[in-house]
Amino acid sequence: MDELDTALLRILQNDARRTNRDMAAELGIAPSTCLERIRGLRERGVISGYHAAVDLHAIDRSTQAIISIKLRPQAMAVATAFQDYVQSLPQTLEMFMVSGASDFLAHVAVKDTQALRDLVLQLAKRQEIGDIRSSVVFEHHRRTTVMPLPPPR
Amino acid sequence: MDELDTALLRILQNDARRTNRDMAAELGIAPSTCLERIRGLRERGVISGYHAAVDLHAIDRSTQAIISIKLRPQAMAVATAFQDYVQSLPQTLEMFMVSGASDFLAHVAVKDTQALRDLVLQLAKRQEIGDIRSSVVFEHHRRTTVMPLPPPR
DNA sequence: TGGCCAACCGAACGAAATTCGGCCGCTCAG
DNA sequence: CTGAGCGGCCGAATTTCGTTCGGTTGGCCA
Repeated sequence: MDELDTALLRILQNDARRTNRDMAAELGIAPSTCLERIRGLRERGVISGYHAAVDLHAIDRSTQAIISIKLRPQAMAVATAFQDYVQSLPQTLEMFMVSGASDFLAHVAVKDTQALRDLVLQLAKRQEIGDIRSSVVFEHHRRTTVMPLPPPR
Repeated sequence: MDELDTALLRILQNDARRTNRDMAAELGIAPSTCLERIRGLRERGVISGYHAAVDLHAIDRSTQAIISIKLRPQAMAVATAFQDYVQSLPQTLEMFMVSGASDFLAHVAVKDTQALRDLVLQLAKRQEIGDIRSSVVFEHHRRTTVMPLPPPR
C-alpha cells in the first residue's frame, strides 16, 4: 500500500475504464508493472469491484428520501429478516443499521413524492415497525474518491 | 431505453470492466451494436461514469457513522458553505441535505471509535451548528444495481 | 407501394491487455 | 564483507479487444 497503489486507487475510482497503458504512462511505470499492481489491489480486496454509475434523474427516479425506522423492542429478533425485506425493495439504494434513536435508515429513490408516499405506506404495514419517519433528500453528494486516512497528528 | 439498454445497465453496474465483445456475446448482438448502445447511454447521461469500489476495511476505515446535524436557524443562510466544509473532510463518504428534524446527514468512515470521537468534536466546534448527534453504523449495504422502476400497477 | 431513416451487422485496422523471460537492487545469512 | 536468494520492475511478443465504416435490412410514413 505505497504511493503507487494510492495513486492507482485515485485514478480508478475516478474512471474505472482508463486504459492500463494510459495509467502507466501517467505514473511513469511500465504497463506490465501497472497491471501487476492493480491485480494485487484486487487480490488483496482493496478494490472490490468496478461499477457503472447510473444517473437517477435519467431513469426518472429524481425523488430521494431517508426513511428512519425503529422496530418494536419485541421484534428486534427479526431485525435481519426485516432488513432483507427492505433491501429487496427496488426503491432502496442503501440501508444502514445504526445505533441511536432509529434502528435502520433506508436511502430510497423513487419517481416522485406520490411514489414516496406509497412506499412509506407500504413499509408502515410491517408489524415489526414501532416508529417510522421519512425525510426528503434535497441534495445528495457521494464522494467518488475514498482514500486511506493519514494518522491524525 | 428498451430491454437491451437495461440489460447493459445491469451488466455494467455489476462489472464495469466487462469487455465489449463479452457483453455482445451474452446479449446476442454484434460488438459494434453493443458499443453504439453504450455510447448512447453515456451521451444521454444515463451512465454518468465508471468507478472502482474500494473496501473500507482494507484501508483501515472500518468504523462508520451517521452524523445528524441541525444548524442554528440564524445560520441557515450559510448552509452551503457548511455543506462544502463537511464534504471536504476526507472522512466523509456522502452527505445528505434533508427535511425533517435534521438539516444534514453525514455518512463518515474512520479508523475506530476514537477517531470518530475526534471527528465529532472537530465538527462541534462550528458555530453554525445548533444540534449534532451521531449514530454508529453497525451494517451498511449499498445496492450495486440501480434500475428504472416499473410504473406501479 | 415506394422511399427514407434508424439501427444493426461484420470485416478490417489500429490499439490495448496480458504473458513471460530476464534484469536489477535489496536483504539476509554465512 | 560477500554471495545467494528473492521480490519487483521492465520490455518485447502474442493474443485479444476496441473502434470505425460501408453495406444491409426492416419498419414507418407519405
